[in-house]
Amino acid sequence: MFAQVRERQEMTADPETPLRADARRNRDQILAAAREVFATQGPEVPMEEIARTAGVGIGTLYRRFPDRDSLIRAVARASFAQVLDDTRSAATEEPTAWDALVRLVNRSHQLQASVHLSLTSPRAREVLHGDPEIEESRDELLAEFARIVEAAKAEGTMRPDVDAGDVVVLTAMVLHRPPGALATAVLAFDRAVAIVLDGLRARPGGTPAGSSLPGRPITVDDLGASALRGGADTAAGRRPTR
Amino acid sequence: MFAQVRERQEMTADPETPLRADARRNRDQILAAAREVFATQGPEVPMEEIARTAGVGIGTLYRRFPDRDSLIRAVARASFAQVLDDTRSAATEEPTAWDALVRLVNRSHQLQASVHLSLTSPRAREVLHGDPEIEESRDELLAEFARIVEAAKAEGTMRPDVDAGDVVVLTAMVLHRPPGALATAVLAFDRAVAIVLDGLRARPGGTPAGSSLPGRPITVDDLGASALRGGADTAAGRRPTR
DNA sequence: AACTATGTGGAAGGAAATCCTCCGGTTCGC
DNA sequence: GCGAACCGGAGGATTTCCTTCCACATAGTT
Repeated sequence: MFAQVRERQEMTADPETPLRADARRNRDQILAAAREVFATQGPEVPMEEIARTAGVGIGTLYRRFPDRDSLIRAVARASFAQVLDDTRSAATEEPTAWDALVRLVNRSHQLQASVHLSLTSPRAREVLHGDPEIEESRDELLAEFARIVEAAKAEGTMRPDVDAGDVVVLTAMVLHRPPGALATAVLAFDRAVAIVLDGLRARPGGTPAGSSLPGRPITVDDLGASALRGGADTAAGRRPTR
Repeated sequence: MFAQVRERQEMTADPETPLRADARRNRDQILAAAREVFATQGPEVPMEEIARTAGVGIGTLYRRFPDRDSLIRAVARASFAQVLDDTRSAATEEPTAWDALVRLVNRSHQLQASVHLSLTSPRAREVLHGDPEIEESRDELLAEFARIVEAAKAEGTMRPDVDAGDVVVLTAMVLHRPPGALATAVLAFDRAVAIVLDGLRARPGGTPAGSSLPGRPITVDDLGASALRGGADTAAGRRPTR
């Protein structure tokens, strides 16, 4: 099902012209490099850096993806599709919904790319907005996510006073991995993720005093209204000249 | 360099030239605007945007702060100083160390600015590195923070298998507030913070199975080595021109 | 009220970073 | 071995951002 999507990914080139072997290889490297660089530095990094990371020349990059938006879209499509895939795998392979969630949050670099692109970067949001393929993947992904969260609550491993939207927000926070790559930093990061997960865990004796959450559980739809669909009003605190 | 000299006149306010009333007001507005804009968009936003947010002209901004670095330093100094103040207030005024921590994490926008500047932005780290006033504030702040964490563990409200560094890392994650300002988003954010805090809370019956943290507790010094002192190796994936 | 030092805004020149095209040379596939 | 497809990167165009400068406005003083 997603193999089809994968194949059609020529984007700009026609499906009828299968790429030469080296071209295809380069294209994949570009996509991988872009995903990586976008995830850590946002979607506005110089094209040259992407090309360098991919080990190709700028010319090649531009031949494959005529402009930045096109590259962003391609990365987002690939990432979303693969995250959806990962999510389904996790859901079916892991013994409990909780384990599935843990696996997703811990392992998915793709997830980092997707979340970063769709949630935290205004530029990317604008570019991605309206792309039917992406919106479909995203909706399915959120639905799948919601299913896992529900299951985790039902099996008693996740606290009952949250909803999928809460988990998505937390995931977005948690995936904002800092650039440094020192051993200590990595460890600190992993520990932080574990602590956050503990915050989502169900308490044996019910919710203890003092730790009740404000408001009501955030659903996926709540999120959709504000963040995921390209909200037009991100301009907070902007004021006309005076 | 000479910017520092120049700046000391303006910064510490009092020396031989007391600013005119309106000038002082504008200066404060600039600082506030810069703090806000830096916190949400990082320290590389166009100077013009800072000026616009502050409601002043670019000329005014440059007269007060001869260059960007000077402004960054001023913001960092002010933020650190105030966070230190807030932290001490919280520590003494709140009944428990846990309450103090909660108050800090929830209320301190200054904290957001400080953390963002000192932890997540390479540019800012470089600029701030070596400034004695900032380093002193920062060290005291971390020490105070460590004290609160120790107290919270001692009073039994915080899980015993973490250390202050863990809490700092979590705080940095949590303060990465997304730009959108819709009601739902704000609520979602507050809930997420509460959930993270719950992750730090001590469990009544000890640590349940499956939620033990990897590695060992991260101390403030661990952090210092990697992130807080201006590490020379922030250039991950940066390479001279081939 | 008038005077002056101090402060203000923003237009504009200049520097830097980035985009993207274009073409001589290389590699693939047959 | 040959043609078509592909590659890399130099370089001109363009955008973005920094910073200076000065005519006008305002605070504080006599």
